[in-house]
Amino acid sequence: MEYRVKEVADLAGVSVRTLHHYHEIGLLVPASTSSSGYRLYTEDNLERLQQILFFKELGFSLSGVKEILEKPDFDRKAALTTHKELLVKKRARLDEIIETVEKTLSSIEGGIKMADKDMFKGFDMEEIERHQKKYSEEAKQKYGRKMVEAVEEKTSQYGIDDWETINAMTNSIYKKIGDRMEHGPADPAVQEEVAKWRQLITDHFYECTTDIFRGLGDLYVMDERFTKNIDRHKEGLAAFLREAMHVYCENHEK
Amino acid sequence: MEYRVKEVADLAGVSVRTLHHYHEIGLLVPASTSSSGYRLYTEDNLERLQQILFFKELGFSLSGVKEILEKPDFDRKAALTTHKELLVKKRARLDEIIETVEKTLSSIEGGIKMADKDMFKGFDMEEIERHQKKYSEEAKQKYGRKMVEAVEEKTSQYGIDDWETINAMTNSIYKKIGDRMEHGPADPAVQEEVAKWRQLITDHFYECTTDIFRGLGDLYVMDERFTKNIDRHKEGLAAFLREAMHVYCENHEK
DNA sequence: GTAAGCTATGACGTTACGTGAGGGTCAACA
DNA sequence: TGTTGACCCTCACGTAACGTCATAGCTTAC
Repeated sequence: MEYRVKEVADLAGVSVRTLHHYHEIGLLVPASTSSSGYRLYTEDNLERLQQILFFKELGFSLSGVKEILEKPDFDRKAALTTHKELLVKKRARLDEIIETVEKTLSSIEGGIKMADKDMFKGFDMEEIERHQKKYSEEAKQKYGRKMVEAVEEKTSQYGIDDWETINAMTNSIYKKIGDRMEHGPADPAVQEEVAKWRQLITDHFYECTTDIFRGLGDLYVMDERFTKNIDRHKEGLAAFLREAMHVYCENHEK
Repeated sequence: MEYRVKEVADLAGVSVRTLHHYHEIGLLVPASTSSSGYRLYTEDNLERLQQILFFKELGFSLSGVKEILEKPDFDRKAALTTHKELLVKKRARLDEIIETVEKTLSSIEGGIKMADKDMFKGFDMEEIERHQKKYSEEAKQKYGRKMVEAVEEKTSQYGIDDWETINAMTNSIYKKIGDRMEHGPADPAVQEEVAKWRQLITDHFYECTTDIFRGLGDLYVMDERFTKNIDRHKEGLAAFLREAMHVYCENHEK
């Protein structure tokens, strides 16, 4: 019994073009050809295709598959062994990447800038290190040294659930403040939320002195990454929040 | 402060060509150009490059990265969310593939053909199903119905350690028999190992009647996948084993 | 005999760069 | 001042694994 391209394609779940391609590169040559030039595949061809798809699915390149199928089991074993190590590494990296994505998501939602360290997890650290250092110093000037270090230390422990809790609280505070913007930054309800905000930072990130808190307020206006994010809740919220935080600091310094 | 291509490349750990490419496609356009046509990058360019590498590392295509960087945080979030799902699926598939590779390795070592089911874990089952059925029927004719089903059921429970134990035992038996080939298939020491072999099959795969055992011996000679594998231990072992198994069956049938 | 559905062979498109080729630029060193 | 050597530029083709037409012949059922 012989099969033509489309039949084989449907049987194996690949495209006709793929079979043409495999023929072109000599990976799967049909057993015979009809008088009119049609490719005719046999059961043996199907079996080989099966094998090809198997190794391909394991992530081997077509040339790799070709080699493997040409060589005895002994070489297959070596190929599979080294390949397995590759796969395991790949998975480890995937795990880190997924974690990073999750944190990035959380940080976007909460308007909290993720620690630089996390931003580069899974990257080629050696190559990137020099720039990283520079960036780090810049951050230190802007945000204050204590903050960066403390955040790095604390947040490294957090899991997804922690981030989600923090986000929920942050969002709640932003919303309440946004809803009372017309009452001005000194509004008691606003000031109450601002106090909660400072507490949240102290609890989850670093000890937030009034000096730092004031600087943080400035940051919300000066750094567009923050501004954009905060203003997503309500237009002008970042600027308003900054005023409210300054008012708060005035009242809480002895 | 401005940087030239090589500096940026070294800083970020990418190739000069990559920067050229990013320029070509408008993903990272240097802030200015020197009189002699040199690309001049600024700190801002570096920061953007950082972002590009970040999203690229998360598996986005360059056009995807471009979109993300052009749109506000809101879209970033959506993109990341759907992307995360992709990554999780990818990891799940990787897990299955790794498992399959491990089993394939074990089966190669032991010369034991892995259950078809495992061979196709992680594949596009629907597309492949029809052929699979055909293959399965063929197998049933050859190996006997009971055997296929029993193997499928039992081996599905095995972990890596189990396979390794089985392999170790198999190898030991093959080696001992191989070492006594010159004494002929009826040699008592050979027959002792053959008995162990039958016991191993009964213990780990299916109840191995003398009929099946004899058929299995034939299979070792008729199916080159087995022949090749067994002869790797010693040239002609497959054929010798078949004889020894037949002798054994003669003596153990009432 | 004709239309639907399949087949064939080009051949260019895609992604993210790698890898020269051929030829200017810049800074230091003799 | 000339000359290295390290760096820069712009083509432009190569890679992997096919996708996607375009153009044209084959098969088969009605």
